[in-house]
Amino acid sequence: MTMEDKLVINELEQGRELAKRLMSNLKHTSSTESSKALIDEILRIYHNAIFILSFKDDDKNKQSLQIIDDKDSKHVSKKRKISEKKNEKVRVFVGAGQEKGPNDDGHCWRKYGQKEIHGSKNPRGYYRCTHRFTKNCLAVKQVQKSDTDPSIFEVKYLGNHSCNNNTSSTNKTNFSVTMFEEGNRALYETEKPADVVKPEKTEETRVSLEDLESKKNIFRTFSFANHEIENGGGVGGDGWRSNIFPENLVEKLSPSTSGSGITTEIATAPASVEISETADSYFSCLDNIIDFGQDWLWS
DNA sequence: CGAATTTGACCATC
DNA sequence: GATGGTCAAATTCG
Repeated sequence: MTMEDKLVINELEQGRELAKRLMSNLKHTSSTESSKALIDEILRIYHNAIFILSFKDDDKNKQSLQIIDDKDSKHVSKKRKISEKKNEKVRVFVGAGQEKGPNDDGHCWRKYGQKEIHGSKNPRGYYRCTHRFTKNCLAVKQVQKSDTDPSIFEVKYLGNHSCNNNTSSTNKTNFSVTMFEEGNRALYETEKPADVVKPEKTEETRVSLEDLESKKNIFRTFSFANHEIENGGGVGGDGWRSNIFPENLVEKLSPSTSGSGITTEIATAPASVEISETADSYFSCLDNIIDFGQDWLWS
């Protein structure tokens, strides 16, 4: 069992205990404040667990990234590398409150381009790792300010940081912690969506920022690496999702032609503890989390 | 003065 | 032809 596995188990166990306490809280007390704190903590824990898994999955992509590396090393062509990128894992962070801008994610990025994107008010910035040439690090990210909320940056991460990965696993773990602490800050201090994992797929879908916006006051964005969804393996394919979240909380956004060859699924979870119909349905899914237990997680 | 950013051009894909 | 990703010269910044 890897360090990441242990971290995830630890986080999920904490989440389970907190969910139990929340259920008990709701049955026996009327304290909305303590319930709110518990829900915040549960969301933080699941966010962390997902983030750890997301980083762990990066290792599996090293091979495909190496292929791109070989082609890229020629440095002779301005060709787009669409075909390779369709097979790359892509993360999308919808980060809020990043006054320092999209570079504030623990890595050094260098901007190499900017484009006006059709249908978007704001241009997309293209960044690559500062160590691209010194350490042959092929990590790239694209940053675009949300049309609907200028305080939100939509950030797509493509590729891994070889400048981190070629060091010890200890270093990698440290980096992961740094990253989800960043996410937490966005989540818990700004009360805005924190991150979305944009996984690979063959058909195209695009994050609807309008949809995100319309829900961000009710839901906190949750994210999952979809290779687990896609291959039906791991924790049971699509099943885990419907077990954790009720139908109305799991939403596949409508597809459009973004040209990026990327599909996104977003599962959302409540951000506030307004006692409402939505909250009721969410509490029933908390019940599911408690009932499922560890066998479901690791069988 | 070296590093980083800007910006127009180039090119592949659809 | 429209679009988006990348390059690289020019410019700005520290």
